Amino acid sequence: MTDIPKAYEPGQVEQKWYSFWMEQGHFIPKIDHRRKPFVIIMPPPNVTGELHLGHALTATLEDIMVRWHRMRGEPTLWLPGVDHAGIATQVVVEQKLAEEGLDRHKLGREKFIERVWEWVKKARHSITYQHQRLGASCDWTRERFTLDDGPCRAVRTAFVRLYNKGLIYRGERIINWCPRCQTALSDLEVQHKDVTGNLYYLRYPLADGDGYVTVATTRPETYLGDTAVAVNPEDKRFKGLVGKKAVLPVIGRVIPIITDSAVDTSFGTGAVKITPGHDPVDFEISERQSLAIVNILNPDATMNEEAGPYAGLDRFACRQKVLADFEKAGLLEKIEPHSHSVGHCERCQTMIEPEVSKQWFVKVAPLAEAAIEAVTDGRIVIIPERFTRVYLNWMENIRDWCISRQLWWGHRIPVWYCRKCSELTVSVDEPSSCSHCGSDDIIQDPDVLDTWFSSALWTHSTLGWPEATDDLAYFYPTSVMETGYDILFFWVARMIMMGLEDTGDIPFHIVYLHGLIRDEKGEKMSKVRGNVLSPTDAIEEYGTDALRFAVTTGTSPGNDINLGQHRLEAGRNFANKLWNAARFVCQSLDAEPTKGQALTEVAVLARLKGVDLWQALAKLVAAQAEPIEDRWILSRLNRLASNVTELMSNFQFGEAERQIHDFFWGEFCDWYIEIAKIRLSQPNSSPLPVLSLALETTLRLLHPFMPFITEELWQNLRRRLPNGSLASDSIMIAPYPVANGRAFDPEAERVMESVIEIIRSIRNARAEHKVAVAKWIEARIYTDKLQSAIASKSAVIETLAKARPLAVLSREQREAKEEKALVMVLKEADVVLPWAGMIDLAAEKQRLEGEINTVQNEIDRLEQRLKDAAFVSKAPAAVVEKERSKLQSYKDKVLRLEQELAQFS
RNA sequence: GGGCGAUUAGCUCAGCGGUUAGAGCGCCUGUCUUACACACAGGAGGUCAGUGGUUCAAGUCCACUAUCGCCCACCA
Repeated sequence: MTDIPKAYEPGQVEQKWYSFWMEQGHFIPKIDHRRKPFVIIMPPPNVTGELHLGHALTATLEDIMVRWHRMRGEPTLWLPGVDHAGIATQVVVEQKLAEEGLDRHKLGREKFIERVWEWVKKARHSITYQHQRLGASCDWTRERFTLDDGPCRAVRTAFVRLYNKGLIYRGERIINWCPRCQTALSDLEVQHKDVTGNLYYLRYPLADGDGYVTVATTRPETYLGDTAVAVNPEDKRFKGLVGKKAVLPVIGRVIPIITDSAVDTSFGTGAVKITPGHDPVDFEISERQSLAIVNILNPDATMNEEAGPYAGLDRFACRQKVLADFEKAGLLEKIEPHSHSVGHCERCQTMIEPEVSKQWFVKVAPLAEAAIEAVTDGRIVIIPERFTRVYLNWMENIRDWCISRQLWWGHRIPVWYCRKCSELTVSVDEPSSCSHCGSDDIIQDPDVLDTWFSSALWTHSTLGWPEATDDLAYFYPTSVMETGYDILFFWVARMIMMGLEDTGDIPFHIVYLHGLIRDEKGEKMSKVRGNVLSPTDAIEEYGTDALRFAVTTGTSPGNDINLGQHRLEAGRNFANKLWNAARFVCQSLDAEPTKGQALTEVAVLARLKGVDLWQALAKLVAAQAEPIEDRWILSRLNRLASNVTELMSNFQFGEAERQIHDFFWGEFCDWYIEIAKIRLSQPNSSPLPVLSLALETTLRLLHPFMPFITEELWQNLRRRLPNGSLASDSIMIAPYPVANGRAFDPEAERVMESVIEIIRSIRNARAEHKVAVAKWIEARIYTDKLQSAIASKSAVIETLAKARPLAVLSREQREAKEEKALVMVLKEADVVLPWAGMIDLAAEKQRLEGEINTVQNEIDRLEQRLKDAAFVSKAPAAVVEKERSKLQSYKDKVLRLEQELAQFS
């Protein structure tokens, strides 16, 4: 009868439709200058390897937005890309080399770069493949890599422009040095961790041979770089010492004892050793006081020749040796345990050395000003809002950005040094000679740029900047920047600065920040913990749509997501539910002898009038009094479409998805389909048009979230509908459902709610009293207001509650002294089950009393409220009216309950 | 040292000032009812962390407290 399998098998379906979409070119926007485009530039994943769940979340959220806007008819661009990820990639390839017993120095720069490119080629392929598995509807024809020619030119152009404006400079400053990576790092790339160490009290003998000064330090080995001892000018304890000299033990350097107000009198002894070469605070003091700077370390953090007898020792070995020597000389006063935070390299976890070094910096403060303004004046909105303050806080306290890296993998700094006149040539294109003296003896700066420098240009470099391309003119500024809150500073903040600087316009209107994905216990996923879940594995086991459902349903912006297999199972189960509901509708369409006849009629009508098929059908249904469940489900569907549009517009995707899920499962499947089954066996009044309509509309509502299964089911349905019923050849370009205010049908909702309540009450009573599932029981329903409406649904109640004969009567028809029966008093009706013999009278009495009690409490509460003049006058009239009618219905209910209770006395 | 977030059912979380607070999973009872056992029907389970305030109305807004988590910071 049907070729549709019983369970959804995602694997077969996904590949088919992704290829179809690609072939049809549906991912590529058509530039239309009359329409405003919707644009997202994808945060480029690092080429370091496989995608993780964070990427899956990014791709899903962006795909949801992009598909939604595309279905709304906006020219939609989602531009994908990959980041060369300078240091991260270099570290990964170095590890590979280490496995072969090689290192980059053995290979040399050229060969090493070749090896990285080999890696990049493989990794890019895998990243693209994984995005496609995720269903990402991005425009692959516009894909970019940060080292492509275009972005490279953008990087050099931006650099030269900033340099010419004096916003990029080269200088000797204290920076973070990673001894393992052997490069400078920006402040952001340093992770601070609390370390329990010691505070060592060291005695420096005074030069005049009279006593000593004691300083406290966590890093005794740095005494080799000391060039002063400082005390607070207000500190009376050291009055006699200021101006004297101290002698550094072993190496014998004589250093002055000075005053500086930065010294905290309450810490340690109040006297501080000043090591300008290896401490940021000390460096600042040295600038104020014009102190000498001594660098005591080699790039690999062994001691250099400045360390005298300690030269060649590793920094930690040196510390032990220094301590032993001080101890021996009686100069180690005491050791106290001390906890403080120490910087570590983000990539390799090696302890960072603060070090004075000649590097390139961006002077950020002038750029930050414009970036602050763009957010405070509302041109850029950050979601969730609370990150606005985090952003502003960071921007307001921003420090210059060290952008040079002593790495090989990345954008080479576009600066050439002249060996003849020592001047710099800063140029976008490779110069052949020095721009100052014309000598051709020039050499390019060996360093590369921080990988985030090219990322900062990503929104405009991908669209063609610095060229004035059509793409740049049409798609920039982009609509939404969607990414994790963990790279707000690294990336988002810098894009805003550089976007404004380079183009004079904001790079995007909205920043949407998502949370981090953790495991089911809320712990960070990491290889060390072994709790990493790969998106590809999840897709293999549960399907892409299930994964997408799992990472987005019931989540909210900026909040972390705990993802375990239970969420994935829920997604898979929902997909299977969709599958089977659609299977049912398709089977019914196939089985109906007058296949799709009703639909055809409507379709013809619709075409004649030039309106949408579903609109015509909905109108037709609304005009009919019966069957009321058709009006009901269409009313509910409209309400859903209205809510979803509102939620999507407010970036509440998780909630939108949840509502679609609840409608589909809890109303369409649980009630509408079950009722439709009854009508299918009857000759007239086919439910097929409305079944098809409701299913098709829900599939479109859901498509942005679960693209594969919705396309598959939509196509299955489409094949069974009259030609031309659906305007497009793919759900992904079908129009997104728009709510029609006229389809709201409060009357139909009220009747169906009552019918459902009646059925539930009977099922409940059956279960409570352990009536066998197969047994038919007798039931009577007494109602005044809805008698005819409910009577018209008696077949539905009979079948779904297994109650026959069923009588639907007015309350007047109820005999005063009915036999003892089980009575359920509902909102609009009383349901009577005449089971005299099997009822525990005492228990029934108690149940009724309990119910009266509950309702009476509500009545008291409402009466209290309505008596309150403030409430009646200040609350909106609709709210007051709602409370009044609620009170009335409770009063009515309690009256009926009391009548029932009277039977027992 | 500064800042942010979380605290709602056994677990994981929605709920964005207006019904008697919801979902998934788990649990209990029953059912292989011709779309689906990845399911169906029924059920149990919550002083919305605490205190105070604003409001006609507070899980929702404000303040403080507690616990947990995160971010930032030049804690020698």
